[in-house]
This record gives sequence, C-alpha cells and structure tokens, in this order.
Amino acid sequence: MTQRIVDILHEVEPRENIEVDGWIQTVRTSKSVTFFEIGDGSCIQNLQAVASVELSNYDALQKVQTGSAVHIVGKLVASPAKGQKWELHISEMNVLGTVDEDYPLQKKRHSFEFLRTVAHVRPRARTFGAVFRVRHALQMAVHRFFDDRGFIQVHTPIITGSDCEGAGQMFRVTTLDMNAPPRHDGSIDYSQDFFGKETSLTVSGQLEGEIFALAFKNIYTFGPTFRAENSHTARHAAEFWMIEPEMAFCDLSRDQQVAEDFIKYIVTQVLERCSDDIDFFDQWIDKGLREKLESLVNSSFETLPYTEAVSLLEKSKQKFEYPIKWGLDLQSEHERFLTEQLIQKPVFVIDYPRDIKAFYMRLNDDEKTVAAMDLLVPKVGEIIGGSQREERIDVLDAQLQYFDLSPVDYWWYRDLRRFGGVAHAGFGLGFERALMYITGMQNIRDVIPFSRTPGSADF
RNA sequence: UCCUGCUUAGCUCAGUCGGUAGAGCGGGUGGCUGUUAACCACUAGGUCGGCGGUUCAAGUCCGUCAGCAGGAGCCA
Repeated sequence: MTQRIVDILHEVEPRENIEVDGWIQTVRTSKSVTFFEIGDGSCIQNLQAVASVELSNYDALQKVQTGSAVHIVGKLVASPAKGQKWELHISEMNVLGTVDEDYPLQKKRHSFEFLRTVAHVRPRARTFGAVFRVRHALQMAVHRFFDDRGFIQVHTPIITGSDCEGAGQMFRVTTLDMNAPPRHDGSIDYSQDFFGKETSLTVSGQLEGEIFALAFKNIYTFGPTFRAENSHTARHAAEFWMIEPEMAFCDLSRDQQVAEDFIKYIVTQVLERCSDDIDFFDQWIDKGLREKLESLVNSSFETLPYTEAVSLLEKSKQKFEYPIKWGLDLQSEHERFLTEQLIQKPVFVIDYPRDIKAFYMRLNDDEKTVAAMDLLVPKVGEIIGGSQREERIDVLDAQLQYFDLSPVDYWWYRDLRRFGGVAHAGFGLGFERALMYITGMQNIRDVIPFSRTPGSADF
C-alpha cells in the first residue's frame, strides 16, 4: 500500500522509494521542471512532487491536468525552496485517471454556493477537505467522551409512529399510493399503510432515550434527525444529526456540569487532532477562531437564572430590536449580548418560564419556571439546550393538561414515572451547529456532505 | 409563508448617463533553469435567467415568472 501524504510529510529524514497515490491539486510547469501538488485527503497540506526534464515521459507529464489521479514513485528530499519542508523527486509517474477539460475545480477560490452544485468533486477542495476531516474527528470525540464515562449509545428509531415528539413539521413515511390512497370516512385510512398507522421520520430521540436512561443510567443518542420546516436560513437543514445524552439519578446542575465537560472535551479533541485544519480555518474562514476555541476551553462557565438575565438585560440600556420582558423568550441578539458583553464567557441560562418551554421539563417550586438550561457562547448564542425532566406523575399530568396534550398519547412516557421513575436530565446538541462553531463555517450546507434543504436534495 | 438581494464566458466578477460585451482564472498553442493562486505571448469561448413592455436603440429602465442566496418566523 502506498503511504498517506500526512505520513510522508511527517518523515524525519530523506527516504528513497516513496510511493504515493493521490489527485493533482495544481500544476506549475516550466521548460525543465514541473511541480505537481498532490493531495489525498489525509491532511490540509499537499505534497510537492517535482518532475525534471530527464524523465522519459516529461513532455507528456507537462500536460497532466489538475484533478488527475496519479501514482508516483520517487525520492523524498528536503525542499530547497520556501513553502514546504519536503518534496518528492519523481522517478516514475503514471496517470491513473485523466481529467476532461470541464473539471470544475480551479486553482483559485470558488464560492461555496458554486461548490454546492458540484458536490461530487467538492470534497477535493481544500476547505472541504478540512471540513470533513474535522467532522469525522468531532464525531469520534463525541463517542469517545461518552464511552470514557460509561454512557451507552442508543439507536433510537428513525421511523416513528408517535406524533408526540414535540414541535416541528414531520416528514411522512408511507407506502400508500399517493394518487389513490385508501380512504375511510373521507380521510386517508392509514390502517392500510405499511405499519398500520401513520408514521413519520423522527424529530428527536429524546423520549425514547429516557426509556434507556431508566435502565442504563447514562445513555446518549447520536443519529439523523429530520425536520420538514420550510426554513431558508444558513442554520437549518431538513436532515441533520443530533446528540442527546440522558442521565438518570441526575439533576439540572449535574446536567450542566456534563454539558460543560462535553463541550470542552470535543473542542479540545479537535484542537489537538486537527490542529492544521483549525489553523486553515483561522486564516481563511474565521480570523481569531483558534483563540475563540481556546478561550472556550479555558473559561469556567457561568450560571445565570433567566429572571436575573432578564433584569440584567433590562438594566443594560442596550437597544434591542426585540423587547425584553419576563415571560418572553430570549432572542438571539439578547443571548449574544449576554454572553459577549455582560458575562464575557460561556453562560448557562437556567430556570426559564414554564410557558416558553416544553411540557416534559421539571416544574420548579415557584411553579412559574422549569428546570431548563441553555448554554450560550460568544459569537453564536445558544449551542446546547437541555433540562431536568418531570419525574412526578401528578405534575407531569398537570403539565400535559396545561399544554393541552393527551395523556393517552404519552402512555409509555407516563408509565416510566410509575415504574421506578427517578430524577433524570439531559440535553441536546445539533451536531452540525457544533461543527459550524468549531470550523467557523457560516452555512450548515457547507458542513454536510450532501445537504438536504427545502427544494434541494441533489446527489 | 413573509421581507430583502442576486442572476453577464466553464469559474470569479466589471460593465459609467440607455448607443449591439470586458478582465482575471480555467481550456488550447507556444515560451521560460526551482515554482508556491508561478510568470510571459497568442487563441477559442456569450440567446447578458425566461417572457412581455417603454424606446430610434435595453445587459442597463418598467412589469412578470423562475431559480438561487440571506434575513424573519420556527428551531438544532
């Protein structure tokens, strides 16, 4: 097997007989020497391969184009010129895959918008090489964090029959003939559908996650999630991945502690394992990124009750587009002002008004607020949302009634409170949102290999 | 769904006061003793998003439709 370029570039001394497979990123030719930059996706740097005029096929090599797949044998020597430590002096070079003249990637910057239209070659562009290496490293860090702490990953269902997963438009899953669905009393008869009932793609694995938390104590879900909202923004996708840990025998304050440890751990892991990629993002995508990430890791997070947050914002005299008032949800401008100006570090806002949060969040003793938390970080705002869950059956029933939900639909969720129910808590993190924060990329479509958004499901 | 903006060469863009279209990159040809978004010369490449209108004349002004992007709402 040939060596990966990342390993070749980390050699400590010159070596004969290096073999490398990769794609040509750019070519510079002159009469007697031609430089190829070879990339294989293993790192942000390319390997400079040098062809001299003595090669028997030099004339042909001069015409090899950007994008070609090549196999090169050569000698690794210290590079005499600036720009790279090592370079490969070619003794043999074969083109394994040629490139037609309409190859879309050029040696200049393309717009991300254009690159989305050529998602089949986009991963070969430097920025996207870095994005998807970091995506992988981040994903591994998530699993490592939980595995190290004894959390079990639960594969919650992607197709769900419960209509009670929370807000958000759902994608219907059906095998019925859409041109002529069976009807009963005028409406569509889902009893004849594949599952014998109406089914959809999941919008959250949290409720199922609670089932497993009440057996394994500490669990997490990490899987695809679907929202059929017609959202045209840089932060929304129809298909994304979500991480939802759930812990039994756990209150809100330990939930916060785990969230803080978690976010620091995954950022630290990426800083260590993808250092060159982070430097690339820092230089080209988001100046100051490394400093932002390092300061997140090194800060101790604050905790601020919602009620205090509101009065701080009211006292600040800052002008906001949206009003500040107890009982209203914090807008993203408020969240950013809190974490960037008032607190100047990551902050958990906790104990939100009952009316603006979900039914399953644990009612506080004041009966006006619930044990919810949002982690706000500078530059982004909310990055994690979580809560302690209501474990008291009578209070849960009152909450269902308060939010006009049917206890029958939540029969197994209620059972959990009757069968050894105990205090438990968890939080949710959008994987792509975290990836955007860590890479500085500003559009969710550019951190997903093949994104699905309203009106767009190419590739 | 609402608001705003954009659509000119394969790509990134310029195009003034309305007068029949430009550059760089990429492709092709040639040159160059080591380049780093290499450089130099030449060359091919366009129904200016579609339709309609105003005008002697529309890439440019007006209307409309489409596509895309951003913001709002909603949320992760």
